[in-house]
Amino acid sequence: MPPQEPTHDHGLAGEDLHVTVGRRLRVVGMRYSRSRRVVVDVLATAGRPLTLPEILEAGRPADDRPLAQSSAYRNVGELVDAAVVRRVDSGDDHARFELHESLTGHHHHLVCDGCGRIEDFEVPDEFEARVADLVAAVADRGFRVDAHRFDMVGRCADCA
Amino acid sequence: MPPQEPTHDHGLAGEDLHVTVGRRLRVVGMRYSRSRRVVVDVLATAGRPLTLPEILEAGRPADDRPLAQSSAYRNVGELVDAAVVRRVDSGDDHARFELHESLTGHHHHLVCDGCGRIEDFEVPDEFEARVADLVAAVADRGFRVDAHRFDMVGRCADCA
DNA sequence: CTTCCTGCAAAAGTTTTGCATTAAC
DNA sequence: GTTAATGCAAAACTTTTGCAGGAAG
Repeated sequence: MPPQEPTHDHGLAGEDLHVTVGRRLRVVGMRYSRSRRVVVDVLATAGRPLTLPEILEAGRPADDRPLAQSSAYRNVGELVDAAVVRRVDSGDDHARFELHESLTGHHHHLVCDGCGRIEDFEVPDEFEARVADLVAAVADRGFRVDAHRFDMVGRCADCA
Repeated sequence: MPPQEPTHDHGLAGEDLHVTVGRRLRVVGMRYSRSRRVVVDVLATAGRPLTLPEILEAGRPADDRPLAQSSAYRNVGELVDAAVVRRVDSGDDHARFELHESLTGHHHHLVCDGCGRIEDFEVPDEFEARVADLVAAVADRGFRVDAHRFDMVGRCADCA
């Protein structure tokens, strides 16, 4: 992947993001604490799914105090439950996390087998319409689809 | 998911499978040992992606001696490298493993958020043709696609 | 103020590794 | 016979948890 745009253009920017997240947390009785704000900031800035060690690393200079590891694990888990963060599986060792699609817009992933990096990409509406057809088809089999994942796995430009 | 067909109909059956796997391993200088055979048998019989604990559990009565945990981990890793096994991410805690698509045929997954089970499903050729279009599109961005994943996530009939 | 969240440190899991023995070929 | 694979047990990691002190609302 050539260095792409810093972040999604379908997503909420800067302060709006925090307002939205804050509201969403309040609704479920959670506080928007400093460390949760750091996690959200780090993920928004990265614009791609990060592993927990990456979040910790990126969160260090983001504020005076470093992010405690246990808090990061706890925060990420709670933010996933609150539909602020989404877990993305990378195929390698670590799970990765990104902002929830309700905040960034629906997208898919290019997963590099070489370096493990994941980049976002969007597909034509026409393709999503085909996916909707499939969702209807499996509903007939008794399976209720809540979400779908479509990832392309291969080699990015750097690892080719 | 209603109890579906026991296994893939596009895949190699019984002895053919072992012959093919044995040949594939020999080519890369690996032996087709008892425990590797058990792992392949377990995955072929399950017909759906299994976690490592599930493989160990299923492999126990499969032969006189139980599968050692360290061997199972090593075997699965080596079989992945040899393109006999494929890793599938389930979204929950454990990674899952299934036979490589070159042995079972190309397919996609229905992932149940409730029980974590993954079932296979196949999509129309027409859909795969659309995927091929997308592969071509990202190739223009410098990303070489080797494989794709398309999973539907939701609730199976039992967990609805 | 009250309740939730943090940070530490310990516990619980999971996966990997070293090495003598066993089994493939 | 050679050489790779196994099995055990220990080590290395990752993730979770309990709890006293601190911060959010």
